[in-house]
Amino acid sequence: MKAVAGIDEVLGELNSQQRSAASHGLSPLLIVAGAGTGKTSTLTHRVAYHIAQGVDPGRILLLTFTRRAAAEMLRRVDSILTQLGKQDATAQGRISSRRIWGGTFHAIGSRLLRQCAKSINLSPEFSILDRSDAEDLLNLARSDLGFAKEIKRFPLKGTCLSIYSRCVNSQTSVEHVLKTAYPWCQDFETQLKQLFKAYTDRKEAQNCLDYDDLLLFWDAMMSNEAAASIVREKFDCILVDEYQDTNLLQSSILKGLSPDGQGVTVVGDDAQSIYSFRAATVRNILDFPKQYQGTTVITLEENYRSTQPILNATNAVIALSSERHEKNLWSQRENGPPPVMVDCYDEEEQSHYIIDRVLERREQGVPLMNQSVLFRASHHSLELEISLAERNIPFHKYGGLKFIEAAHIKDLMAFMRLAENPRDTVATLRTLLLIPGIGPIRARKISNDLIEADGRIDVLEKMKPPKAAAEEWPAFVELMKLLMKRTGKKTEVAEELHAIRKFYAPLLELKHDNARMRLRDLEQLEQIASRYQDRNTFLTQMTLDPPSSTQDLAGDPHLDEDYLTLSTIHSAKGLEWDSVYVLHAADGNIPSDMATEDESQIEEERRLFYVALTRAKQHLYVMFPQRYYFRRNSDRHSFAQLTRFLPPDTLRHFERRTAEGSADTAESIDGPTLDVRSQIKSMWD
DNA sequence: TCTAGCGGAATTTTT
DNA sequence: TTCCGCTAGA
Repeated sequence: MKAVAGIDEVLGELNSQQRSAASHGLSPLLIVAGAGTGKTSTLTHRVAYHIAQGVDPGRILLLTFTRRAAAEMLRRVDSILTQLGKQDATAQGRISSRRIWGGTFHAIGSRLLRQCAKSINLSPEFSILDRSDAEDLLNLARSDLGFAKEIKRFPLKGTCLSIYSRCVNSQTSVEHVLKTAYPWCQDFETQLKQLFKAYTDRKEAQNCLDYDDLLLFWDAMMSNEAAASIVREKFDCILVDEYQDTNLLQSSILKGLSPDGQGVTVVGDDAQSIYSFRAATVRNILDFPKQYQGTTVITLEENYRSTQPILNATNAVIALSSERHEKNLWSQRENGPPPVMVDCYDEEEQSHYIIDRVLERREQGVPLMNQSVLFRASHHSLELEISLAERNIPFHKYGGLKFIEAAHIKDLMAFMRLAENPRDTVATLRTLLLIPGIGPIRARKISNDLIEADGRIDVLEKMKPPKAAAEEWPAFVELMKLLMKRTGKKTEVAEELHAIRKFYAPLLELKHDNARMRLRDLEQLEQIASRYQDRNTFLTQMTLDPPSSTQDLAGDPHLDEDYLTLSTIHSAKGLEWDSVYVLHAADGNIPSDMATEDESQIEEERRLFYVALTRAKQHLYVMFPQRYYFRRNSDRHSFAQLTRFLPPDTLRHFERRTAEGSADTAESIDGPTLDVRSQIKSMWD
């Protein structure tokens, strides 16, 4: 057995700044950590340090941005604790880090709210609405208020929810949000306020919380003295990762958790803030020392991730940011190939070039696991995905449309939600509308009857179904009876899902033509459900921490298999790979043409590009396809323009290559070229 | 009261 | 190209 190390020995693995951060006392601490400076390592050592100092792990709160990040950190805390001899390496011994409260703000919020619900007059069995559920509910309210029939077109449900969400998360008025972010909706201020009020009432009546409510109620709980002291009592140390991407509501929650900042550590990098669309504000991290008296600030500047040539390039990219970031990252790893900017003939050649390099690198001993392809928007990788499939290269895709958001999965979950909470109108309507012969009007009536009867199932039994629904109805009633009768068996959740699937499968085949694939998805969902013993936990988990990649659903058998990572830049935050390929470095994609309206949006896109580039340790490729076709298999195309974030002076830090087979390309892009989108639009002139 | 079909609009990033 | 909302016919 390995000798037990002391805490000093363990901290000895860190450099001096990291060490002083990790072993800092309990006064408020801000760690400003540039990309690749060992932020995660510092944070995990700090957690271990607290435990070594005698802090009870169950009294440590670790707030991260994704569940993936939380799991990774807890795993690393575990291994440090094992070194320290604080626990056995056996599974049973791993109790220390298990007891740490780790997760996203939303997940922790949900957990605390369920525990302390009574104190703020909330029923602890609340259901959680995901984005599309929230949109649906908002839509119900909207049509009941008659706004759908306005003379001028009322904003779409998705837009309404975005406005609502922004008000909540930035803690500002509807008026202000409309003026600054949604000027074209300003005419509807009165109606929107009315709508948000109705939406809020409905959520209350239905015992549902949306994502924003998890934070809002948590924050409200912290301003209620009695409830707040219960929550405060729970924690001695609070650590927040990626603090640059938190919003005002989240910083207010943090303040509530520890008003004087005792035991608080926040980590972040203002150069990597990329979530302003979610009302995140860099001010949180910049103003932290003002918020908390006696804050110690420690800056980490030595980069352990990338080679110096890559850092030179990424430093040059971020140096052009108008809000100057005073960090200059440096590395002791002087040597390495320069980053490469690749001109490609078109998107297809981009895919081929990447696949060739990926395989080449694998031949050199870099497994697919250590390589990744990054892009701005989820659909940017579609072409590549087809090519990868053709060449039998396994990959996992992160970001973009989640599996759990697919219509057939949502359908299945709706049955469970209805059984769990009959007041959940969105779920009830969704379920009822699946049955042929039942339309919106009858569905609403049934839903109302059900609520009036306090969820008793005999309402359904006594009901006389319309002719068209006569065949399905009895089976449906039987199913609901089964779901509402809890047996408390271990396999209950999976069994319930199985029963739903049996009822739903024929309906699915009627509705969709690609039913086969969808049915497979449902089987996978059943697999996942078998890991849960409690239905509400299952529903909550699937809403707050859905499987992040499609392939995650396949479960364990594939874990040891080597695969390539495809990820949106947003989902790649905090991660690193030996080789990184950045797709579509063309203006219109990076920056996205959805985000070029004002200076601050463009700056955020620049930081996004910076985040993408700084994921690379050894090899960095920036891909630039020069032609975009209007239609598949068509010769009509337009020329793209290289991303504005790589002006000639910055480009000096890159080696410029032309992908094979595109002989005449390098020169042809120097002349004036048109933006892709405006060309496509001009087609209709 | 349901549903199919038509025309117009929008189209990112995530908890 | 897909998605949303409305209308008209069953």
